[in-house]
Amino acid sequence: MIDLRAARADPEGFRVAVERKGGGEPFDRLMAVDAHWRELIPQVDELRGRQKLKGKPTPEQVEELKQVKADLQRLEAELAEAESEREELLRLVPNPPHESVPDEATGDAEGDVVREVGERPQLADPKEHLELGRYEMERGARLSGSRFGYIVGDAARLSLALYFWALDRVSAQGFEPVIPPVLVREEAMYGTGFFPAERFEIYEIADEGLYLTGTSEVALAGLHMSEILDADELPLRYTAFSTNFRREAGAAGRDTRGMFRVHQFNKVEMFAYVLPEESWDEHERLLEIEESLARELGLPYRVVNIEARELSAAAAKRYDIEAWFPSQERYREITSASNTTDYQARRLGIRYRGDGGTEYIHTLNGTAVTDRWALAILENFQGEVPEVLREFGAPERVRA
RNA sequence: GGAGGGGUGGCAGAGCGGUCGAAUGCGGCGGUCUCGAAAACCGUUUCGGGCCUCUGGGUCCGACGAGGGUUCAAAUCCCUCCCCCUCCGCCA
Repeated sequence: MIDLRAARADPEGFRVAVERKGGGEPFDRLMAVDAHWRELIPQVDELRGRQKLKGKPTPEQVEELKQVKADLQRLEAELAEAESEREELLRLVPNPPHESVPDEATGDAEGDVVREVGERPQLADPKEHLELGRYEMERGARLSGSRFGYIVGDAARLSLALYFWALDRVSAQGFEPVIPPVLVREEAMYGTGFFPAERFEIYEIADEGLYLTGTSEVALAGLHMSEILDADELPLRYTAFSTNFRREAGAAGRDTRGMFRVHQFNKVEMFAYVLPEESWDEHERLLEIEESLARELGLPYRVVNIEARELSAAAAKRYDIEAWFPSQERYREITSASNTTDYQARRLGIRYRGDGGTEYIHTLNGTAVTDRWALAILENFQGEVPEVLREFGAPERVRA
Protein backbone atom coordinates (compact mmCIF):
# COMPACT_ATOMS: atom_id res chain seq x y z
CA MET A 1 0.00 0.00 0.00
CA ILE A 2 1.04 3.56 -0.41
CA ASP A 3 2.36 5.80 2.35
CA LEU A 4 -0.73 7.68 3.54
CA ARG A 5 1.23 10.41 5.26
CA ALA A 6 3.31 11.04 2.16
CA ALA A 7 0.12 11.09 0.10
CA ARG A 8 -1.47 13.69 2.43
CA ALA A 9 1.63 15.85 2.18
CA ASP A 10 1.57 15.84 -1.62
CA PRO A 11 -1.83 14.69 -2.87
CA GLU A 12 -1.45 16.30 -6.33
CA GLY A 13 1.92 14.66 -6.95
CA PHE A 14 0.63 11.27 -5.83
CA ARG A 15 -2.52 11.62 -7.86
CA VAL A 16 -0.54 12.23 -11.07
CA ALA A 17 1.83 9.32 -10.42
CA VAL A 18 -0.85 6.84 -9.46
CA GLU A 19 -3.05 7.81 -12.39
CA ARG A 20 -0.30 6.59 -14.73
CA LYS A 21 -1.31 3.12 -13.58
CA GLY A 22 -5.02 3.94 -13.65
CA GLY A 23 -5.33 4.42 -9.91
CA GLY A 24 -6.49 8.03 -9.81
CA GLU A 25 -10.10 7.32 -9.05
CA PRO A 26 -9.61 5.12 -5.97
CA PHE A 27 -6.92 7.55 -4.85
CA ASP A 28 -9.39 10.46 -4.88
CA ARG A 29 -11.87 8.47 -2.85
CA LEU A 30 -9.10 7.45 -0.47
CA MET A 31 -8.17 11.08 0.20
CA ALA A 32 -11.82 11.96 0.85
CA VAL A 33 -12.37 9.11 3.30
CA ASP A 34 -9.07 9.84 5.00
CA ALA A 35 -10.08 13.47 5.53
CA HIS A 36 -13.29 12.29 7.15
CA TRP A 37 -11.37 9.84 9.30
CA ARG A 38 -9.09 12.61 10.49
CA GLU A 39 -12.10 14.66 11.52
CA LEU A 40 -13.46 11.81 13.59
CA ILE A 41 -10.37 10.54 15.33
CA PRO A 42 -9.78 13.52 17.68
CA GLN A 43 -13.43 13.46 18.74
CA VAL A 44 -13.30 9.76 19.50
CA ASP A 45 -9.99 10.13 21.32
CA GLU A 46 -11.44 12.87 23.48
CA LEU A 47 -14.42 10.77 24.52
CA ARG A 48 -12.27 7.74 25.19
CA GLY A 49 -10.12 9.90 27.42
CA ARG A 50 -13.14 10.95 29.44
CA GLN A 51 -14.12 7.33 29.83
CA LYS A 52 -10.91 6.49 31.63
CA LEU A 53 -11.13 6.52 35.43
CA LYS A 54 -8.68 5.98 38.24
CA GLY A 55 -10.98 4.02 40.53
CA LYS A 56 -14.62 3.22 41.18
CA PRO A 57 -16.98 5.94 39.96
CA THR A 58 -19.71 7.49 42.10
CA PRO A 59 -23.30 6.79 41.01
CA GLU A 60 -23.52 10.29 39.50
CA GLN A 61 -20.37 9.67 37.53
CA VAL A 62 -21.75 6.39 36.23
CA GLU A 63 -24.72 8.27 34.83
CA GLU A 64 -22.40 10.70 33.13
CA LEU A 65 -20.25 7.87 31.78
CA LYS A 66 -23.31 6.21 30.32
CA GLN A 67 -23.90 9.33 28.29
CA VAL A 68 -20.26 9.32 27.18
CA LYS A 69 -20.68 5.73 26.16
CA ALA A 70 -23.71 6.52 24.06
CA ASP A 71 -21.90 9.31 22.23
CA LEU A 72 -18.87 7.12 21.82
CA GLN A 73 -20.80 4.24 20.35
CA ARG A 74 -22.25 6.48 17.70
CA LEU A 75 -18.91 8.06 16.80
CA GLU A 76 -16.99 4.81 16.93
CA ALA A 77 -19.40 3.22 14.50
CA GLU A 78 -18.82 6.11 12.12
CA LEU A 79 -15.09 5.81 12.61
CA ALA A 80 -15.13 2.07 12.01
CA GLU A 81 -16.95 2.60 8.76
CA ALA A 82 -14.46 5.20 7.63
CA GLU A 83 -11.63 2.90 8.60
CA SER A 84 -12.89 -0.10 6.70
CA GLU A 85 -13.57 2.05 3.66
CA ARG A 86 -10.08 3.46 3.91
CA GLU A 87 -8.63 -0.06 4.21
CA GLU A 88 -10.44 -1.17 1.13
CA LEU A 89 -9.31 1.82 -0.91
CA LEU A 90 -5.79 1.49 0.36
CA ARG A 91 -5.76 -1.99 -1.12
CA LEU A 92 -6.88 -0.66 -4.48
CA VAL A 93 -4.43 2.19 -4.93
CA PRO A 94 -1.37 0.91 -6.81
CA ASN A 95 2.27 1.63 -6.06
CA PRO A 96 3.23 4.80 -7.96
CA PRO A 97 5.61 4.10 -10.85
CA HIS A 98 9.20 5.29 -10.84
CA GLU A 99 10.05 8.34 -13.00
CA SER A 100 12.08 6.16 -15.35
CA VAL A 101 9.03 4.08 -16.25
CA PRO A 102 7.68 4.96 -19.72
CA ASP A 103 4.04 5.73 -20.46
CA GLU A 104 4.03 4.68 -24.08
CA ALA A 105 5.60 1.67 -25.76
CA THR A 106 8.11 2.46 -28.50
CA GLY A 107 7.36 -0.44 -30.80
CA ASP A 108 5.94 -3.93 -30.52
CA ALA A 109 7.07 -4.27 -26.89
CA GLU A 110 5.09 -3.56 -23.72
CA GLY A 111 7.54 -0.81 -22.92
CA ASP A 112 10.88 0.68 -23.94
CA VAL A 113 13.43 -1.72 -25.38
CA VAL A 114 16.53 -1.03 -23.32
CA ARG A 115 18.89 -3.22 -25.39
CA GLU A 116 19.07 -6.26 -27.60
CA VAL A 117 21.76 -8.84 -26.92
CA GLY A 118 23.01 -11.85 -28.87
CA GLU A 119 22.44 -12.97 -32.40
CA ARG A 120 19.26 -14.52 -33.59
CA PRO A 121 19.85 -17.86 -35.26
CA GLN A 122 19.36 -17.97 -39.04
CA LEU A 123 17.03 -20.90 -39.45
CA ALA A 124 15.37 -21.79 -42.72
CA ASP A 125 12.57 -23.79 -41.21
CA PRO A 126 12.74 -23.62 -37.40
CA LYS A 127 11.03 -26.41 -35.52
CA GLU A 128 8.95 -25.53 -32.51
CA HIS A 129 9.39 -27.08 -29.09
CA LEU A 130 6.66 -29.68 -29.60
CA GLU A 131 8.69 -31.19 -32.43
CA LEU A 132 11.99 -30.97 -30.62
CA GLY A 133 11.16 -32.31 -27.16
CA ARG A 134 8.65 -34.72 -25.73
CA TYR A 135 5.83 -32.61 -24.39
CA GLU A 136 2.68 -34.67 -23.93
CA MET A 137 -0.06 -32.12 -24.38
CA GLU A 138 -2.96 -34.34 -25.39
CA ARG A 139 -2.31 -36.78 -22.59
CA GLY A 140 -1.95 -33.84 -20.22
CA ALA A 141 -5.30 -32.50 -21.36
CA ARG A 142 -6.90 -35.92 -20.93
CA LEU A 143 -5.61 -36.04 -17.37
CA SER A 144 -6.08 -32.45 -16.23
CA GLY A 145 -7.61 -30.35 -18.99
CA SER A 146 -6.27 -27.94 -21.55
CA ARG A 147 -3.03 -26.08 -20.79
CA PHE A 148 -1.60 -29.00 -18.86
CA GLY A 149 1.22 -31.13 -20.19
CA TYR A 150 3.74 -33.79 -19.31
CA ILE A 151 7.42 -33.00 -19.79
CA VAL A 152 9.06 -36.32 -20.61
CA GLY A 153 12.52 -37.79 -21.13
CA ASP A 154 15.27 -35.52 -22.43
CA ALA A 155 13.02 -32.50 -22.08
CA ALA A 156 12.47 -33.32 -18.40
CA ARG A 157 16.21 -33.75 -17.90
CA LEU A 158 16.82 -30.42 -19.58
CA SER A 159 14.33 -28.65 -17.30
CA LEU A 160 15.75 -30.24 -14.16
CA ALA A 161 19.28 -29.26 -15.21
CA LEU A 162 18.12 -25.70 -15.74
CA TYR A 163 16.75 -25.46 -12.20
CA PHE A 164 19.93 -26.82 -10.65
CA TRP A 165 22.16 -24.66 -12.84
CA ALA A 166 20.16 -21.53 -11.99
CA LEU A 167 20.15 -22.33 -8.26
CA ASP A 168 23.90 -22.82 -8.45
CA ARG A 169 24.57 -19.53 -10.22
CA VAL A 170 22.12 -17.49 -8.17
CA SER A 171 23.16 -18.87 -4.80
CA ALA A 172 26.76 -18.02 -5.77
CA GLN A 173 25.48 -14.41 -5.85
CA GLY A 174 24.42 -14.65 -2.23
CA PHE A 175 20.84 -15.86 -2.56
CA GLU A 176 19.82 -18.51 -0.02
CA PRO A 177 18.04 -21.48 -1.62
CA VAL A 178 14.48 -22.13 -0.42
CA ILE A 179 11.77 -24.65 -1.14
CA PRO A 180 8.64 -22.77 -0.08
CA PRO A 181 4.99 -23.66 0.49
CA VAL A 182 2.86 -23.12 -2.61
CA LEU A 183 -0.44 -23.01 -0.72
CA VAL A 184 -0.91 -19.80 1.20
CA ARG A 185 -3.55 -17.87 3.09
CA GLU A 186 -5.51 -15.00 1.73
CA GLU A 187 -3.55 -12.47 3.76
CA ALA A 188 -0.34 -13.41 1.95
CA MET A 189 -2.11 -12.81 -1.36
CA TYR A 190 -3.30 -9.39 -0.21
CA GLY A 191 0.05 -8.62 1.32
CA THR A 192 1.93 -9.19 -1.90
CA GLY A 193 -0.63 -7.26 -3.93
CA PHE A 194 -2.00 -10.16 -5.98
CA PHE A 195 -5.33 -9.63 -4.27
CA PRO A 196 -7.57 -7.93 -5.03
CA ALA A 197 -6.13 -6.95 -8.44
CA GLU A 198 -5.27 -10.38 -9.84
CA ARG A 199 -7.62 -12.60 -7.95
CA PHE A 200 -9.00 -14.02 -11.18
CA GLU A 201 -5.59 -15.58 -11.91
CA ILE A 202 -5.37 -17.57 -8.70
CA TYR A 203 -6.56 -21.11 -7.93
CA GLU A 204 -8.43 -21.42 -4.68
CA ILE A 205 -8.82 -24.34 -2.30
CA ALA A 206 -12.14 -23.12 -0.98
CA ASP A 207 -12.55 -25.76 1.75
CA GLU A 208 -9.34 -24.73 3.42
CA GLY A 209 -9.25 -21.01 2.66
CA LEU A 210 -5.93 -21.51 0.88
CA TYR A 211 -4.65 -20.35 -2.47
CA LEU A 212 -2.14 -21.86 -4.90
CA THR A 213 0.62 -19.40 -5.58
CA GLY A 214 1.31 -18.24 -9.12
CA THR A 215 4.88 -17.45 -8.10
CA SER A 216 7.07 -18.16 -5.09
CA GLU A 217 7.34 -14.39 -4.71
CA VAL A 218 4.30 -14.75 -2.43
CA ALA A 219 5.95 -17.24 -0.10
CA LEU A 220 9.29 -15.42 -0.14
CA ALA A 221 7.72 -12.07 0.69
CA GLY A 222 5.68 -13.84 3.36
CA LEU A 223 8.79 -15.41 4.87
CA HIS A 224 9.38 -12.36 7.05
CA MET A 225 5.89 -10.96 7.33
CA SER A 226 5.17 -8.83 10.39
CA GLU A 227 8.81 -8.97 11.43
CA ILE A 228 11.13 -6.15 12.44
CA LEU A 229 14.53 -6.95 10.99
CA ASP A 230 17.87 -5.59 12.13
CA ALA A 231 19.39 -3.13 9.68
CA ASP A 232 22.68 -4.99 9.76
CA GLU A 233 21.16 -8.30 8.65
CA LEU A 234 19.98 -6.66 5.44
CA PRO A 235 20.00 -7.31 2.58
CA LEU A 236 18.32 -10.70 2.82
CA ARG A 237 18.41 -12.57 -0.48
CA TYR A 238 16.57 -15.79 -1.28
CA THR A 239 16.12 -17.98 -4.31
CA ALA A 240 13.27 -20.46 -4.41
CA PHE A 241 12.36 -23.39 -6.58
CA SER A 242 8.65 -23.97 -6.81
CA THR A 243 5.80 -25.11 -8.98
CA ASN A 244 3.53 -22.23 -9.94
CA PHE A 245 -0.17 -22.29 -10.72
CA ARG A 246 -2.03 -19.78 -12.83
CA ARG A 247 -5.54 -19.87 -14.18
CA GLU A 248 -4.52 -17.81 -17.21
CA ALA A 249 -8.07 -16.52 -17.12
CA GLY A 250 -7.21 -13.38 -19.05
CA ALA A 251 -5.33 -15.24 -21.76
CA ALA A 252 -8.13 -17.08 -23.52
CA GLY A 253 -7.06 -18.07 -27.01
CA ARG A 254 -3.49 -16.81 -26.59
CA ASP A 255 -0.46 -19.09 -26.76
CA THR A 256 -2.57 -22.19 -26.81
CA ARG A 257 0.06 -24.40 -28.46
CA GLY A 258 2.29 -26.61 -26.36
CA MET A 259 3.93 -25.79 -23.06
CA PHE A 260 4.34 -22.10 -23.74
CA ARG A 261 1.53 -20.94 -21.47
CA VAL A 262 0.25 -23.61 -19.10
CA HIS A 263 -1.60 -23.66 -15.80
CA GLN A 264 1.32 -25.23 -13.98
CA PHE A 265 5.02 -24.58 -14.43
CA ASN A 266 8.24 -24.58 -12.48
CA LYS A 267 10.33 -21.58 -11.66
CA VAL A 268 13.49 -20.56 -9.85
CA GLU A 269 12.80 -17.15 -8.39
CA MET A 270 15.00 -14.54 -6.74
CA PHE A 271 13.77 -12.34 -3.92
CA ALA A 272 15.48 -9.58 -1.92
CA TYR A 273 14.72 -7.56 1.19
CA VAL A 274 16.83 -4.40 1.13
CA LEU A 275 17.21 -0.99 2.73
CA PRO A 276 15.04 1.62 0.97
CA GLU A 277 18.02 3.58 -0.34
CA GLU A 278 19.43 0.45 -1.93
CA SER A 279 16.45 -0.92 -3.82
CA TRP A 280 17.13 0.75 -7.18
CA ASP A 281 20.66 -0.61 -7.24
CA GLU A 282 19.31 -4.00 -6.26
CA HIS A 283 16.81 -3.85 -9.10
CA GLU A 284 19.61 -3.33 -11.62
CA ARG A 285 21.50 -6.13 -9.93
CA LEU A 286 18.61 -8.57 -10.34
CA LEU A 287 18.39 -7.65 -14.00
CA GLU A 288 22.12 -8.16 -14.43
CA ILE A 289 21.92 -11.63 -12.87
CA GLU A 290 19.05 -12.53 -15.18
CA GLU A 291 20.96 -11.27 -18.20
CA SER A 292 24.07 -13.14 -17.15
CA LEU A 293 22.04 -16.34 -17.11
CA ALA A 294 20.63 -15.69 -20.58
CA ARG A 295 24.09 -14.78 -21.88
CA GLU A 296 25.70 -17.87 -20.40
CA LEU A 297 23.29 -20.03 -22.33
CA GLY A 298 23.73 -17.95 -25.45
CA LEU A 299 20.06 -17.01 -25.80
CA PRO A 300 19.32 -13.99 -27.97
CA TYR A 301 17.23 -11.59 -25.94
CA ARG A 302 16.14 -8.05 -25.36
CA VAL A 303 15.48 -6.10 -22.17
CA VAL A 304 12.23 -4.17 -21.83
CA ASN A 305 11.47 -1.40 -19.35
CA ILE A 306 7.76 -2.10 -18.90
CA GLU A 307 5.33 0.76 -19.42
CA ALA A 308 3.33 2.11 -16.49
CA ARG A 309 -0.11 0.75 -17.39
CA GLU A 310 1.27 -2.80 -17.72
CA LEU A 311 2.80 -2.81 -14.25
CA SER A 312 1.21 -4.85 -11.49
CA ALA A 313 -0.28 -3.00 -8.53
CA ALA A 314 2.84 -3.68 -6.45
CA ALA A 315 5.57 -2.91 -8.97
CA ALA A 316 7.10 0.58 -9.14
CA LYS A 317 9.26 -0.56 -12.04
CA ARG A 318 9.76 -3.77 -13.92
CA TYR A 319 12.25 -5.11 -16.42
CA ASP A 320 11.40 -8.10 -18.55
CA ILE A 321 13.86 -10.15 -20.49
CA GLU A 322 12.36 -11.48 -23.67
CA ALA A 323 14.06 -14.31 -25.52
CA TRP A 324 13.83 -14.74 -29.25
CA PHE A 325 11.54 -17.59 -30.28
CA PRO A 326 12.33 -18.56 -33.88
CA SER A 327 9.11 -20.48 -34.48
CA GLN A 328 7.06 -17.44 -33.44
CA GLU A 329 9.50 -15.00 -35.04
CA ARG A 330 9.34 -12.73 -32.07
CA TYR A 331 10.60 -12.01 -28.58
CA ARG A 332 8.68 -13.52 -25.70
CA GLU A 333 8.95 -12.92 -21.96
CA ILE A 334 11.22 -15.29 -20.06
CA THR A 335 11.94 -13.23 -16.94
CA SER A 336 10.51 -10.34 -15.01
CA ALA A 337 12.26 -8.31 -12.32
CA SER A 338 10.25 -5.88 -10.21
CA ASN A 339 11.06 -3.36 -7.54
CA THR A 340 7.96 -3.23 -5.36
CA THR A 341 9.63 -0.63 -3.08
CA ASP A 342 7.77 -0.51 0.26
CA TYR A 343 4.39 -1.52 -1.19
CA GLN A 344 4.48 -5.17 -0.13
CA ALA A 345 6.41 -4.36 3.04
CA ARG A 346 3.64 -2.02 4.21
CA ARG A 347 0.95 -4.55 3.53
CA LEU A 348 2.90 -7.38 5.14
CA GLY A 349 4.28 -5.29 8.00
CA ILE A 350 7.95 -5.92 7.27
CA ARG A 351 10.19 -3.29 8.82
CA TYR A 352 13.76 -2.83 9.92
CA ARG A 353 15.26 -1.18 12.93
CA GLY A 354 17.89 1.36 11.99
CA ASP A 355 19.35 4.50 13.50
CA GLY A 356 16.24 6.51 12.72
CA GLY A 357 13.78 4.08 14.31
CA THR A 358 11.70 1.46 12.50
CA GLU A 359 11.01 1.86 8.81
CA TYR A 360 9.56 -0.28 6.06
CA ILE A 361 12.06 -2.26 3.99
CA HIS A 362 11.92 -2.58 0.22
CA THR A 363 11.27 -5.87 -1.54
CA LEU A 364 12.20 -7.00 -5.03
CA ASN A 365 11.63 -10.10 -7.06
CA GLY A 366 13.01 -11.49 -10.27
CA THR A 367 12.86 -14.66 -12.32
CA ALA A 368 15.98 -16.79 -12.62
CA VAL A 369 14.65 -19.53 -14.90
CA THR A 370 11.32 -21.11 -15.77
CA ASP A 371 10.22 -24.02 -17.91
CA ARG A 372 9.83 -21.51 -20.71
CA TRP A 373 13.63 -21.24 -20.79
CA ALA A 374 13.80 -24.86 -21.91
CA LEU A 375 11.55 -23.97 -24.83
CA ALA A 376 13.78 -21.04 -25.74
CA ILE A 377 16.83 -23.32 -25.68
CA LEU A 378 15.14 -25.95 -27.82
CA GLU A 379 13.96 -23.48 -30.40
CA ASN A 380 17.11 -21.38 -30.71
CA PHE A 381 19.49 -24.31 -30.82
CA GLN A 382 17.06 -26.75 -32.43
CA GLY A 383 17.65 -29.47 -29.86
CA GLU A 384 21.31 -28.87 -29.04
CA VAL A 385 21.88 -28.19 -25.34
CA PRO A 386 24.40 -25.58 -24.11
CA GLU A 387 27.53 -27.19 -22.73
CA VAL A 388 27.17 -25.52 -19.31
CA LEU A 389 24.02 -27.51 -18.53
CA ARG A 390 25.63 -30.93 -19.01
CA GLU A 391 27.22 -31.09 -15.58
CA PHE A 392 23.77 -30.40 -14.14
CA GLY A 393 22.32 -33.48 -15.81
CA ALA A 394 21.16 -32.18 -19.16
CA PRO A 395 21.48 -34.45 -22.20
CA GLU A 396 23.78 -33.36 -25.05
CA ARG A 397 20.85 -33.21 -27.35
CA VAL A 398 17.12 -33.33 -26.69
CA ARG A 399 15.11 -35.83 -28.70
CA ALA A 400 11.38 -35.89 -28.92
C1' G B 1 -9.05 -37.03 12.51
C1' G B 2 -9.96 -37.70 18.36
C1' A B 3 -8.74 -35.88 23.54
C1' G B 4 -6.41 -32.28 26.54
C1' G B 5 -3.21 -27.69 27.55
C1' G B 6 -1.64 -22.88 26.08
C1' G B 7 -0.87 -17.90 23.26
C1' U B 8 1.34 -11.31 27.61
C1' G B 9 7.20 -6.59 25.81
C1' G B 10 13.84 -8.93 22.06
C1' C B 11 13.55 -13.67 25.31
C1' A B 12 11.73 -16.02 29.93
C1' G B 13 7.66 -15.22 33.01
C1' A B 14 3.78 -12.65 36.72
C1' G B 15 -0.81 -10.37 36.40
C1' C B 16 -8.35 -9.96 42.55
C1' G B 17 -12.84 -6.46 35.92
C1' G B 18 -10.85 -0.19 37.55
C1' U B 19 -4.81 2.97 40.22
C1' C B 20 -1.64 -2.24 34.32
C1' G B 21 1.61 -0.60 28.62
C1' A B 22 1.83 -4.16 32.11
C1' A B 23 5.82 -6.99 38.25
C1' U B 24 10.37 -9.73 38.10
C1' G B 25 14.61 -11.97 35.67
C1' C B 26 17.70 -12.20 31.29
C1' G B 27 19.32 -9.63 27.08
C1' G B 28 20.23 -4.59 24.72
C1' C B 29 21.78 0.61 25.31
C1' G B 30 24.02 4.75 28.34
C1' G B 31 26.78 5.93 32.75
C1' U B 32 29.86 5.17 37.42
C1' C B 33 34.26 2.27 38.55
C1' U B 34 38.89 0.53 35.63
C1' C B 35 45.09 1.35 32.10
C1' G B 36 41.32 -1.61 29.56
C1' A B 37 37.73 -5.38 30.35
C1' A B 38 34.72 -8.43 33.59
C1' A B 39 31.91 -8.05 38.01
C1' A B 40 29.08 -4.67 40.82
C1' C B 41 26.03 -0.41 41.05
C1' C B 42 22.80 3.59 38.77
C1' G B 43 19.73 4.83 34.77
C1' U B 44 17.30 3.46 30.32
C1' U B 45 14.87 0.04 26.92
C1' U B 46 7.50 -1.91 22.62
C1' C B 47 4.67 -0.53 18.44
C1' G B 48 0.92 2.32 15.80
C1' G B 49 -2.17 6.76 15.22
C1' G B 50 -4.13 12.13 15.87
C1' C B 51 -2.71 17.00 17.26
C1' C B 52 1.26 20.49 18.68
C1' U B 53 6.47 21.31 17.95
C1' C B 54 12.36 25.47 19.09
C1' U B 55 12.69 18.36 14.77
C1' G B 56 15.23 17.35 20.91
C1' G B 57 10.47 16.17 21.68
C1' G B 58 5.51 17.13 24.01
C1' U B 59 0.51 15.50 24.55
C1' C B 60 -3.75 12.48 23.97
C1' C B 61 -5.75 7.81 21.96
C1' G B 62 -5.13 2.64 20.56
C1' A B 63 -2.62 -2.24 20.89
C1' C B 64 -1.52 -8.21 26.00
C1' G B 65 -2.65 -14.05 18.95
C1' A B 66 -7.10 -11.87 15.50
C1' G B 67 -12.15 -10.30 15.37
C1' G B 68 -16.80 -9.63 17.85
C1' G B 69 -19.71 -9.27 22.61
C1' U B 70 -20.93 -8.14 28.03
C1' U B 71 -19.78 -3.70 31.27
C1' C B 72 -19.67 3.11 33.19
C1' A B 73 -14.80 0.26 32.81
C1' A B 74 -11.68 -5.96 29.85
C1' A B 75 -4.81 -8.59 29.49
C1' U B 76 -8.61 -10.28 33.13
C1' C B 77 -15.67 -12.54 31.74
C1' C B 78 -18.38 -14.70 27.05
C1' C B 79 -18.39 -16.18 21.60
C1' U B 80 -15.92 -17.15 16.78
C1' C B 81 -11.45 -17.78 14.22
C1' C B 82 -5.98 -18.43 13.87
C1' C B 83 -1.54 -20.45 15.83
C1' C B 84 1.56 -23.48 19.18
C1' C B 85 2.35 -27.77 22.56
C1' U B 86 1.21 -32.96 24.61
C1' C B 87 -1.11 -37.87 23.97
C1' C B 88 -3.76 -41.26 20.52
C1' G B 89 -4.86 -42.42 15.31
C1' C B 90 -3.14 -41.89 10.21
C1' C B 91 0.86 -40.96 6.89
C1' A B 92 5.69 -39.84 2.48
